[in-house]
Amino acid sequence: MSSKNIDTAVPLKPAVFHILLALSDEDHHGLGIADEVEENTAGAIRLGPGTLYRSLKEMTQDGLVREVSAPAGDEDPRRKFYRLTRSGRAALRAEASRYERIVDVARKRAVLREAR
Amino acid sequence: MSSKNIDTAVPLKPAVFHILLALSDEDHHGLGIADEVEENTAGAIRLGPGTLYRSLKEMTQDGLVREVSAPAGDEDPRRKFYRLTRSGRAALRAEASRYERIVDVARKRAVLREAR
DNA sequence: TTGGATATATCCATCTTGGATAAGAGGAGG
DNA sequence: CCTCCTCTTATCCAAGATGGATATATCCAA
Repeated sequence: MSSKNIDTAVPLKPAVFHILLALSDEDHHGLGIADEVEENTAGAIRLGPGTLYRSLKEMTQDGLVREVSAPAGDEDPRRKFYRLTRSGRAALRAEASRYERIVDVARKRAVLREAR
Repeated sequence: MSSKNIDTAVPLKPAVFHILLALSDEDHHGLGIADEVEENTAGAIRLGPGTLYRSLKEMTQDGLVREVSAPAGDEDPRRKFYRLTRSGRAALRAEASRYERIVDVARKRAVLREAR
């Protein structure tokens, strides 16, 4: 799939979901996204270069993210910065809701303790 | 990976995680697990027979689940019932915690509303 | 006893990922 | 001004994971 049209169907590919989440509060460039993903997941998820750049290309084609100019203060012209589109944020919210539902099930079954 | 030894590393394969969650409160047989997964995820995740039976075989080899006798009242001898092992429950808890962390990040960034 | 639903199981094509590799620009130090 | 090392994007290929078709057999209802 991917690289087709507006394919905002849940479930998202794990890599796509984590990239969207990494971009949810500010723009990042490729490797910056990979670092952010690693932080967000406490090191559990690490995107290889293949997955990273392939995903970014497909996500751009699918309209989930778009390339933007570098933020003020960043001088390195090699970096390509990305930002969520409205569609990308919607897809992120949908997938995050799916995760939320799963966590709720886990709590109801005492796999996890109840929410704080 | 898989079918090796005690390979309880996070992240789990999505299929393995959902099967563990489906078995977290009672024993189920193969197709019963698939139905339970579909319920738990509001229809978002549907395991094909290939993924289902391959996963169950590997998970048994890895010691995450074990086959148990049918519950009282179930007469169909074709069904093979499975139950979480201690190791399987630990793996489930670890992976569920990873999901929980991701949901927390999504909430902090207003992708999802705060917990009720 | 006949037919459709249920159940386990395997095989193969496709999808997805990770790692090796490449190529070029940036930056520090001599 | 060079040289070396890092950072960055990018592609390719092998390995990993999934889904669906297919096979085989049993259960159950008509």
